[in-house]
Amino acid sequence: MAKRAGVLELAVLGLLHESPLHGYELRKRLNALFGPLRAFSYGSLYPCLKDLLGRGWITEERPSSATGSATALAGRRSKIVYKLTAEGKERFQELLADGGPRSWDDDNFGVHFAFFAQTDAEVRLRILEGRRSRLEERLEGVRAALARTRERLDTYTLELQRHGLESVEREVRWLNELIKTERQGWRDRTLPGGSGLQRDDQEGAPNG
Amino acid sequence: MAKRAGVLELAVLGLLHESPLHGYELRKRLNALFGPLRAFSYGSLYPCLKDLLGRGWITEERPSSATGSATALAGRRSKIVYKLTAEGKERFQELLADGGPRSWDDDNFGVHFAFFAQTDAEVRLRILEGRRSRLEERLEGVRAALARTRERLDTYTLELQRHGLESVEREVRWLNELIKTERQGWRDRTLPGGSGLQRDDQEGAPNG
DNA sequence: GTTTTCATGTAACCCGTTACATGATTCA
DNA sequence: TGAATCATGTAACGGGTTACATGAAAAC
Repeated sequence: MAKRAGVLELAVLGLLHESPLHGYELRKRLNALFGPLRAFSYGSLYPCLKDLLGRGWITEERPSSATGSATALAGRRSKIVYKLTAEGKERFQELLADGGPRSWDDDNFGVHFAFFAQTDAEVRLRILEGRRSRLEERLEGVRAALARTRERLDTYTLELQRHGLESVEREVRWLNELIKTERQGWRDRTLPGGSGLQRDDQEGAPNG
Repeated sequence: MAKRAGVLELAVLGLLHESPLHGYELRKRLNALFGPLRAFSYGSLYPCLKDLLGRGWITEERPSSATGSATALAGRRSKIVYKLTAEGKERFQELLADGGPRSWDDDNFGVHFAFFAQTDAEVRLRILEGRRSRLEERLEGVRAALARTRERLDTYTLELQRHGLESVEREVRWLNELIKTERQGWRDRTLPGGSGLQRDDQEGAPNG
């Protein structure tokens, strides 16, 4: 029926990994999480849920079938609550680590990054570095093209190029910082007496 | 057959507005121009050209049909050179000015901006301001969502939000500068003795 | 009691990509 | 002579969006 290997699948799996949710709420969180990057619509969300259900990555719980009669927790309509299965969790980790081709695309990277708290440190580093080198390639290409064609460009086109370049350069610097921090965290953990001083006090409150 | 009201149509029309080109070269310029933003493939370019041809926005010139036998200007294979027609020019201006719905999308805005040199000053200003207010809406939404959910966000998610916000804020500042410059240019031109001194020499980074 | 918000869903379309197929021309 | 580049093109798919249809609960 559908391949559904897109960004949305990963995003849904990731959100359900944190807690069970129904579609409407799911979409709100999706758009809160990826607000500046992109937005998803119901037209893609519901079919995606259906698909994930068919594959066994998630289960649905309709109020009438399981709860019987008491509508204690569901005040509203027939909210359908989706929950990640064990297989779904596996799939989630798989998607996080692998990413497939074009894993360093803007969208893909954003979604991966959003779930870094659930990602292995190794994979995090690989993704950050992959993204960075992809951006650096882009920079080189753009710079070369710019050098070749600078003369025949008007003010606006030039300004667009300049702003574009600057944006990418800025993201590279951001990545550099992140990578440094990430490596720092590694070193702390790898050292004989390392007690994770650098990054675990804030992060996700692992166990206290 | 196809609607082809997308970004590509405008981009092709815009490049052909400057000079006639054949497909291969066209694609190279396209990707040089929108390098940091996006890339186009032949799989979309050639069908697009075919479509534009069918509508009469452009004409094609195949070496055998017009040039007869002499391959003087075309050293290579049967390069097909496309040229904008009068109707094509009209359509181009129409697309530039109107933009249709979702005219302030990232992609759409980028392409419009790239052809600002061919755009009326009024339209330029409208597009810049439209883009800005769209971004400001986005900022508000994200900030609100962030305020609501800050507590349950992990370090990475928070960092993603922060970086996203900062990027958008940065673009707003950029737009502010452009709008200011644009208005300045207007004033110069509208004033009795205005000689367009302000904007055609350098424009980039007047003082900071 | 009507409007708003919550909630689920589908069909048609959109704009583009991937992968493939083909062949001429230049360069080593 | 064979590889790289230039050059044109098509079929199948992809991952979404828009617009629509429906209906229950809450707020006014």
